[in-house]
Amino acid sequence: MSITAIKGFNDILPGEVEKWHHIEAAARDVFSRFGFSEIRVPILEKTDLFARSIGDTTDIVEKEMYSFIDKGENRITLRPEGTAGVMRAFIEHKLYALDPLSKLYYMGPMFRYERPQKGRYRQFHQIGAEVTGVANPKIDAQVLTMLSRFFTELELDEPTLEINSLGCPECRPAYRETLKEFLRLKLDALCEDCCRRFETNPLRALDCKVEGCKTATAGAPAMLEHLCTGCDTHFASTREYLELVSTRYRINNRMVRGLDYYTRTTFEMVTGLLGAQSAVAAGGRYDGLISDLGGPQVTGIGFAVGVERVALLLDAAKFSSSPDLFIVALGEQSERRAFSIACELQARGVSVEFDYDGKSMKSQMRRADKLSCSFTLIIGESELASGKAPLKEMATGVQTEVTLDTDSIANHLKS
RNA sequence: GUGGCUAUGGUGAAGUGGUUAACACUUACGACUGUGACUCGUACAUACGUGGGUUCAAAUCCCACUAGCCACCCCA
Repeated sequence: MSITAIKGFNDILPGEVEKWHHIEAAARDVFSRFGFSEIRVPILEKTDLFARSIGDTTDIVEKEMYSFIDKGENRITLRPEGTAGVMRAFIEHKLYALDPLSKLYYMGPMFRYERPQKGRYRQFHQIGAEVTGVANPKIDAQVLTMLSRFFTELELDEPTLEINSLGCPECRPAYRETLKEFLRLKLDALCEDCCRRFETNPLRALDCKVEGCKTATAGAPAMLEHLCTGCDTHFASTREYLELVSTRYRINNRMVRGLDYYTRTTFEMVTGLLGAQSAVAAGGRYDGLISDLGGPQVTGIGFAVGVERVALLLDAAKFSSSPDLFIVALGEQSERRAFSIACELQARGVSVEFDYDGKSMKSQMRRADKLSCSFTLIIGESELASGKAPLKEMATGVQTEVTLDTDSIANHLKS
């Protein structure tokens, strides 16, 4: 067996990439309409950045990071998500000094050492967007609307938006205790994992898929009912703005987050079409993150879209493109002529194919058909002599005589 | 890290102990010597993931390993 790719690392082959181009183009198009600029940050960062931002005790940091020591004995990590790096850059370059309000987006590979399964890979790709410096819930609603817009531009109506509020350092600790009080009485009904997480992350029990846990937590107190006044009005206002522009959403008061930095608004775009992986995009507000990382006291909100997961929802067949013209050439002189005509047409924006190996006319026609070329131009001895050649429209079989110069060929292709 | 399933050519796949590994697609060439798509013909696995074992005989049974997939955990 020859060398294969690393487990969980995939090649994106021709036929599949077109889908990716489409997704990326839709993101660029939509995000820029909402005033976002692209930012490109490194794939490797110091390990501490992720440990501090994502949270020391999260699964990502505890067991999923690709971390190693480089030759200078620096502890570095292949980024498991995008927000930390973007915020590091925001702080490092003091972008806030220029304008505390920034709207940034990024796209690229992320790495997590997990067992691969459907819609989950060790190298995967995210398209993300981050806003800093706006505390007003208008931005929550706008970011959510932009995310919804992105999916509708892709003609995907399946993923639905779910939102929740996780409160803030003011109200979450109290709620956490209230919830623990409730769960304490149900401990024997909860699954092993939930019991284990009782101290570290009791909120997770609300999102557990085990039947016993679902029934046991059915009447559990909800975060939404324990928000402080500030968080409560923030959430209400977010909803109001969403409704103002008819952005469809559903409240899911059991949604929790795997990263520590989230506060207040959190959300996911969920689908039932991807097996165990229901989230195709997720995000939330992170009001404390930037200052935690040594930056100024500015708020943030953002999301990340799982590109593989979106790609899984899209039909690959729809995005292939085919050449405008195939030039069939018979004989050496014709081949030379075909070569230069092709080159000239390519220079003016026409996509042209021709045969490289002096194959038979039948072979060349077959190839033209296989590549779904719109037109075929046939050049042989007599065409060279007369300066005119048949141009065949493949779909209809209709053939017209054209003069053998790029202008007239190009003109005929347009019609 | 744990569990389940699977492993035959470029692809999808038949074949569950016995001489030539079915079929379809793809690819190449040809029938139509200068016109594709339809049709027809021809060609294409030093042999069945790897290593061992059982047997007179294994792609077919057993064991181990590896890989892939799906699921748990967690997440995009």
